Amino acid sequence: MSLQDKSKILKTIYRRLYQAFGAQNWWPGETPFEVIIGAILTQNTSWINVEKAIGNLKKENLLSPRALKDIPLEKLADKIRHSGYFNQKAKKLKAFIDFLFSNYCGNLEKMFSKEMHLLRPQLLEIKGIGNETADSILLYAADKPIFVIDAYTQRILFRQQLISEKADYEEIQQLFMQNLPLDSELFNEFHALFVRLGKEICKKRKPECRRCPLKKVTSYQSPVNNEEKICL
DNA sequence: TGCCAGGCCGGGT
DNA sequence: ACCCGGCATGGC
Repeated sequence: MSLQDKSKILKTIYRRLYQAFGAQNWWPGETPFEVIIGAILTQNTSWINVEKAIGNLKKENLLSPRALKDIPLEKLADKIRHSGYFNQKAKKLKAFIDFLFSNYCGNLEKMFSKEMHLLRPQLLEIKGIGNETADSILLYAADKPIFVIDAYTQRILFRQQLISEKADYEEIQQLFMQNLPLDSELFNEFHALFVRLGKEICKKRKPECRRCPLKKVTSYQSPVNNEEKICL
């Protein structure tokens, strides 16, 4: 499959998803700081639970770098109980806050002014921040043009036979970033649409769905065999 | 009831 | 370089 083909397929997928679901208006958070907190709290956790945890923090005016720096770990863990893994996540939030203060004086704007390819490895050094969380922060909080890969995206691409089952994060990310314009608005919407599709119908145990908007992505030949693309 | 959710880490091969 | 258990709440 040529580069041209990949680019075309990705754009077709995007168009189909957008036509099916429309703009998703991500990230569901009011401020960049809230986006970052949400990105950490939503790790392997449904968003509805994260909303409750963030609601707690907001209610007690804890949604600021300063406030999270000052609150004791145990108290913080209790506030975010609803998001699951609360002991771990409290440590993760603290780790990020410590990083923010020791490197950027607790100032998000200062952190965001750092070039994407330099900031990313810094974020990855923080215990509790991996590829997806780092990229979510870069894209949805800092508005940098980087593509976020999550379990839904991987599952959908695999079922479309665009990647192998064990393609790693970097490889999947490159598929998007080498075949699409580096546009943060496009990446923002695209990833949100993958999540939307995943939530709607791409359940692990229901690969046979019949109303998937990607069902018609058949305008190319599979690199593996000549079968037409299957739905999810 | 069991399985899943917008992962990540650390220890074991 | 992989592979796996642990982390924890809430919804279907």
